[in-house]
Amino acid sequence: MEARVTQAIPTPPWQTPPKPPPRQPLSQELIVTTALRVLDAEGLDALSMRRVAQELQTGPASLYAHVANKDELLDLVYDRVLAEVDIPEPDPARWAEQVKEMLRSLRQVFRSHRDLARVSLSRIPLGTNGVAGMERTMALLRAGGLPDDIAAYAGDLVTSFVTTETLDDAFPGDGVDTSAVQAYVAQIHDYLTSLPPDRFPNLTQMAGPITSLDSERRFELGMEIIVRGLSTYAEPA
Amino acid sequence: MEARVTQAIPTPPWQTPPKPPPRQPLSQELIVTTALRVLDAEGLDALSMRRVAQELQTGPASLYAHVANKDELLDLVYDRVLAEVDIPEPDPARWAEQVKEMLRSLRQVFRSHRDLARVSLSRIPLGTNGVAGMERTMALLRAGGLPDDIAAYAGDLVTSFVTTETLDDAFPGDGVDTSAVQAYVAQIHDYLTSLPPDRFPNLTQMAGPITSLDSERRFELGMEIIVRGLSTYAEPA
DNA sequence: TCCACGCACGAACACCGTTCTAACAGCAAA
DNA sequence: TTTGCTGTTAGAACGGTGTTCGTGCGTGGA
Repeated sequence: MEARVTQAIPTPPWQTPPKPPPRQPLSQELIVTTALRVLDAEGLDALSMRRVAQELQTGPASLYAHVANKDELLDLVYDRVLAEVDIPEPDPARWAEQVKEMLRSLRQVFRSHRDLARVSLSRIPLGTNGVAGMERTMALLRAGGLPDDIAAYAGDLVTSFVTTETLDDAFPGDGVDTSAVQAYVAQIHDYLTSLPPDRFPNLTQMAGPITSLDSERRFELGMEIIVRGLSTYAEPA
Repeated sequence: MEARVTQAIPTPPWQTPPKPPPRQPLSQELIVTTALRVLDAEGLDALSMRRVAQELQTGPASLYAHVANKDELLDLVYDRVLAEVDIPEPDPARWAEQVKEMLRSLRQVFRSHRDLARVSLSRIPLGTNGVAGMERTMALLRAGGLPDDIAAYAGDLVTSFVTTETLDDAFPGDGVDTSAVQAYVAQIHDYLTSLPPDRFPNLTQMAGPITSLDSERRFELGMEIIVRGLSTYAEPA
């Protein structure tokens, strides 16, 4: 018994200290996974190289052996998440609805990872999952009879749409103060109605419609507008 | 003559030193103007409170007497610039073309101030010029027969469109390396064509259309798609 | 066995936004 | 004219950031 107790006191300096705990060795995989976990839990502003390193119980310099810089890390995180997007197998009869299904899936992925829309901004998804998604997207858009140049641009247009429309959407489950948002919207509404009606006839009249659209209906409406616009370019099969 | 020379040597310490050079006193106006100048010349990444203070030959702390924080400063810069946007007086007969004119003007303003699109991201323009522009925008959209709720959302949709479409547009006159951009696009083109055609039939076939659209035509095409989509919601006057 | 190479990582660099604090200016009241 | 106050100025500092440097260690190959 007594002998066992001595194991708990610090090893004397003349002995070689015990190995550090056999942690999982660093790898790009592990770093990306950790970064994504931090992003989900604490958002983009909290996602620093130091924070990721801390989570892995190491220093920030250690990450740079596996990742060129923060920008590349975000590229990897973004591509990792793109695997979750669901893009339907084209069925020309249901083209418009399928495009919407794809966009809804993209939106849901963006919303389920905090601040992911911000990450995706001005980032061209050229990772494995990115190009795979692009391939399926092109297949889907072309199935509706869109000419190649229109389909090529439409891919960018719709993903940009989802990104901007998701930008300030709050994390759904997370403790985001929805009443604070409502108060802010109400404040804008009051401000608009308080403007002098002679100089701002439209804003004062439209204060209601401007402030009443919730994120869900904005998204559905935006999709419908874009899909209608796109379908005017469809050529008969 | 000799007496004049003594004016150039340092004043002795027992005299009260001459007034500091009668610099223009700080003001919010001046700070915003300076920040915009720095933004235009060096971009958003170089725009720090320290940089603005340096430009005004003072310390960063001095700015906080006139501006709450950097975010508010950017709000003010954004609103300042919005004054340059040209929104036509509604003429229902030319509705579609007028909407495009407005968007082209907005795009030109975004492109003529470096990184302004980035500044405008997730910023609701509620300054003086912002609401004035919103009023005119609503007038224009409604003139095309859009119902109020559609017009209200359409305002957001089109400005978001211009923002994202301008995001990575380089400063036109500035020394941005256009050949580097062309090389990057060519690299993407080569990459797409190098993909295995059996697994990526669409991307390999569409490598051309995907990489050939320049910013100008992208913008015109995107506008046309959205305007066509919007016009399906127009009600007869 | 020895060496070399890649990874780990503490320390440091040059920034950032913001706040604390003290000195100072202009100005209203006495 | 003097006093006292209020709001501006600004140096220094705090706590953070991304990234690099240099050192050391552990392990696989010669």
